[in-house]
Amino acid sequence: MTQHTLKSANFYAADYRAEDSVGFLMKAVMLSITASVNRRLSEHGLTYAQWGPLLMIQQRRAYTVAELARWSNTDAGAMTRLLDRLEAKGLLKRVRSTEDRRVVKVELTTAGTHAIRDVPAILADVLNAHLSGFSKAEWETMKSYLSRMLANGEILRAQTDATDSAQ
Amino acid sequence: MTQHTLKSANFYAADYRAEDSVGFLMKAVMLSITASVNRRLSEHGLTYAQWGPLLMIQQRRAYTVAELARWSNTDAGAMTRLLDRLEAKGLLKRVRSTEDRRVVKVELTTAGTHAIRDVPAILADVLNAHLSGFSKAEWETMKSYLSRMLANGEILRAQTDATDSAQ
DNA sequence: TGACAATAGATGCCTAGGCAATTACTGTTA
DNA sequence: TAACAGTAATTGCCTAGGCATCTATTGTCA
Repeated sequence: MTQHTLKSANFYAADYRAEDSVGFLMKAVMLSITASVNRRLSEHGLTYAQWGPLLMIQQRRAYTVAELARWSNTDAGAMTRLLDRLEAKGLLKRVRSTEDRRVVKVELTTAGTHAIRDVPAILADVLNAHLSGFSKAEWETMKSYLSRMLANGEILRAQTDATDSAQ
Repeated sequence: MTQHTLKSANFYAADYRAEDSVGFLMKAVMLSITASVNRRLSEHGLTYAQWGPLLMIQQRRAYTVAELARWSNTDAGAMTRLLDRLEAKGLLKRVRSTEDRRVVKVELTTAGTHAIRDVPAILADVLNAHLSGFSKAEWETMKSYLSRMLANGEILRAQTDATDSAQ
């Protein structure tokens, strides 16, 4: 079998200070971004977790609970309940599919279309503000670093899965 | 009054694809890190949210609910309940301070000391794995980018606060 | 066709965070 | 010292995610 295996970096040992790590910094940056976005979305009656599904539906890029859950990196159970809340607010409605009666298609209501309208601009604003002073090259470098970390994470989890199932 | 105001970057506009943004990538990386850490911590009966407070207490760098909440970037209410769960598992105990009877001092039990023992090594492992292939210079660059984004976020929230209270 | 595996969605039980009270205590000031 | 503002911790009510389980439905294959 072909098994990608990367040699880990050696930047951290058991005596490092957690608050100096990339993980700690990254969590703080994400908290800053979500806090800023949440504050501006609350005027529109939305939360950080809710903009993704609404936007995907509006852009006609996802229709079902499973697709929305996959895009949001969460599971179907959490997505079901998130859609419950959006439906209770009258922003969307569920329609049982006729071709496959297991799947539920989700559609925006007029209120939902209205609620999502300004969201992309808000997200762009907050991201741009957090990137003040960055050159285009630095921004690209940042994204490449994050992509590499993401790929490393997938390899790590694949290895862990293999180890778990081997015993 | 002196008010830091930075010109925002111009990388994102209302028509960008969310999944190509630094925010989306960063959230995915954080999910990868927390998922890996959680998986390994679960063998020790701990969760990602719980290692921080336990470690701070063990290293004698925080003693009270307020201090632990500040370090964890959360509020005292959430921390109270998190400590409830740790206390229920027998990993720590609360002692009402005698100097100031408002404050509660938190101490590890023997079980708590044992539970936290391997955690720093696990965190270091997971971070190092996610940084496979990074040079020391790239790692330093990454941390400097994150620090700059964090500083930008603080300026942004300071500005928003000022605007909010001005109307 | 009838059994069976796979899939979509929903639900229950858990941890967890944000925000707004509320309670207990402390320090300050009239 | 009595009133008052500020602080520490807790609690209630909300959103939210992870995991296991359940139900309904579909496609497959003996």
